[in-house]
Amino acid sequence: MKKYTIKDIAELAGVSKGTVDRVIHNRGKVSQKALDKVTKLLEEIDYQPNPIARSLKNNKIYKIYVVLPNPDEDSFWKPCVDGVNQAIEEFKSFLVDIKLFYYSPHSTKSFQNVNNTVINLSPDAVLFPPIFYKESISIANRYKSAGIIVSIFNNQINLKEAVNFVGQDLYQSGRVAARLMEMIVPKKTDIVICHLDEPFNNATHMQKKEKGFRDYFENLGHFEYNLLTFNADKESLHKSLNDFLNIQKNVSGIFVTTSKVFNVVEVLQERKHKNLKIIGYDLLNKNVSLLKSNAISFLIHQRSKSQTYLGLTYLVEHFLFNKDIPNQKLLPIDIVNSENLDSYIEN
Amino acid sequence: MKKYTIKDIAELAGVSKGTVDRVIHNRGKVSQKALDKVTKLLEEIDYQPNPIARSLKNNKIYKIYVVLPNPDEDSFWKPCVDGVNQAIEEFKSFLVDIKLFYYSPHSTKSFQNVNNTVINLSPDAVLFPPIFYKESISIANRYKSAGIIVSIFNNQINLKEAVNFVGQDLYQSGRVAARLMEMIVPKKTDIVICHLDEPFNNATHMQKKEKGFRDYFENLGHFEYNLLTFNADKESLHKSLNDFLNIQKNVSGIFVTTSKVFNVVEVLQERKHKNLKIIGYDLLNKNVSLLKSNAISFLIHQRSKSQTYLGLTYLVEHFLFNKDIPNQKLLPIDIVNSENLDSYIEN
DNA sequence: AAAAAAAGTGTTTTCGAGCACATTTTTGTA
DNA sequence: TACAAAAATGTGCTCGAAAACACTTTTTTT
Repeated sequence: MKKYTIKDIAELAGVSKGTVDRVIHNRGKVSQKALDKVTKLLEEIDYQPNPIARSLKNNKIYKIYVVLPNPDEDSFWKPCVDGVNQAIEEFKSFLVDIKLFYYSPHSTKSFQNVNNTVINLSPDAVLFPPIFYKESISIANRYKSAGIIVSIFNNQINLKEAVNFVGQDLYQSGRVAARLMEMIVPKKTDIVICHLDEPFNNATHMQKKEKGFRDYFENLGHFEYNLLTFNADKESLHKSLNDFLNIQKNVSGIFVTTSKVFNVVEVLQERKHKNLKIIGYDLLNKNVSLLKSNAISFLIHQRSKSQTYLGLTYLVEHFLFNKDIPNQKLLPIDIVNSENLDSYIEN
Repeated sequence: MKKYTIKDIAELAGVSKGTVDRVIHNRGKVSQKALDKVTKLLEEIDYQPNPIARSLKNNKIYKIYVVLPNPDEDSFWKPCVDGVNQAIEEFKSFLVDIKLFYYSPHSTKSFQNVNNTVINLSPDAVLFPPIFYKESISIANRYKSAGIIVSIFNNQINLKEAVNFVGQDLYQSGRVAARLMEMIVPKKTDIVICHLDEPFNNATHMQKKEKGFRDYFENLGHFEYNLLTFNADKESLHKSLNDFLNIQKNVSGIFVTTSKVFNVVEVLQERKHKNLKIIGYDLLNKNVSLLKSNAISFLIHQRSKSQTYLGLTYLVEHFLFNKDIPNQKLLPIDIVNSENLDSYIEN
């Protein structure tokens, strides 16, 4: 189980460690003879430089800055903050400087301002969820030009500047919801796909989920269910959902494509609807209590906390130990009910 | 964001780094005056020794050996091997030596023999699932006496010698299965709890799951379902399950408490049973294809791969970077259906 | 053939912690 | 006051990789 060092290889090759070092980093000034001998040895031994020694020598404080929507304005982002704080705690004694920056999720201007602040602090890497499509592409370009590594999470957009994306397959999560819904609602009924629009949010999110949901039922081949789409924004929801359900009398289940599923349930509870099965997203506090009381049947967990934690871990280990960063990491699509809920909240 | 070093603290305190070092490791030979000054500084600054420098100086190859049932004899353990191999790959360039040892899951003697081999190789830590209760306690004692760190996973037993347990809350996983079953089978029917005994296996495993399953239905308060228990071993299963189902005509669902759920389904498929809902454990290949074809409704995933990977990660980071090892890590209880299956297999 | 340039090789220092060893200061006792 | 013993403090080396620097050998130019 011997681990070879540069010194070992130098001795075996009959050269100095300076020469071995030149070969490893191919910076020339090495005779063909020495080059061949050392290269051969490196391959035979499968030499791996000691990442700890390398890191010590390097001795640089890497700045990794995270740009997030303010969790006070949209509580969806709270777990992401937890993930960042977990990473800060875990790596506090290492030579990394992880910091958080907030902007207002309702303002592209605020997003741009905060990113301007961050770019001027010249970090080594930034991590952010590209919720504003155009603005994210533009800022990612500027980061890249400034030699700053860009890593994204949560929103999967085609951003060639990003080294890494951590998130979930939204199409597939729609299919997961569909399979669950199929199992818990009776046949020959209506199922509603409910989009709660937030004016600034990336609508492709919800579209991918709807596509997955619909595809699942279409692939079944038989048409036992009637799928309806319902759109509303936060303000109009109360009235329009009531109107909608007053007309649609055969609804057995509602699939809400966002984390704001609790808003829908609140309307339903006034109506004293029984036996309407609800499936939605994310373990927000309000959703969690509705899940516990069985007002929601299933929540799909997007592991927001893990997303930021993992994204940061990739960056830190890349800087400290030269580890490769995977291009994409799609996290499992967790199905949460009232009984396995706690096992996710603790993690 | 400055990171202080021993040298910095020595200069600030007006002493040499030798003195600071003596304070940090309280090995005495320091005057009260110097002690006070340095201690105060250390606290003010919240000094954290650079784990990378510490690790480099340490320069010891840590031997971490994993003792597993042979996966060729019980494929349940295959993912555990994958988890070990993933850890080996991830840490291969660090100063750790992770090795795997197999024994026959049908023989306590073989378990003891392999552990004797391992203890003679004097590793720094061992990781194993304590599937044989008495023998595990005895060997854990001997490891502890030999100064070898013991870490366990999968089987939660009261083993004070172990620094860490990684696994799942089996009682709660039974409850999860119960909640799922409740949602997919009609009321006023019979639900079967099916134990597939393997002669040597720790039966408490299955009992905890049954307890959770039964408790869930009892806590409901009303008795809409009739719970039956069915026991069989691999040999007798075919005949006895057929006999059982010939008598019990009102069965709507079967909860199989082990990963051998495919054995049950194979029997059912001969009978052309329609609409019998099956819930079982673990993503074995045979279970996976039955889940895909909807012959199984849900599988509960015990994250066996993550269990060994995590257990090893804790040990490695403890040895290399002095990180604390948590006493217990209970992994989430994953609900798997045909649609989120792939997202777990890839991870 | 001598001098200059280029190519090749080896040596030394650095990073921070940790510890053995060397040196200085203080204390206790004759 | 002398002076050894004990206590306190400081110095210097190590770990492995990396790279600057110093040195030697070969090649090219005049």
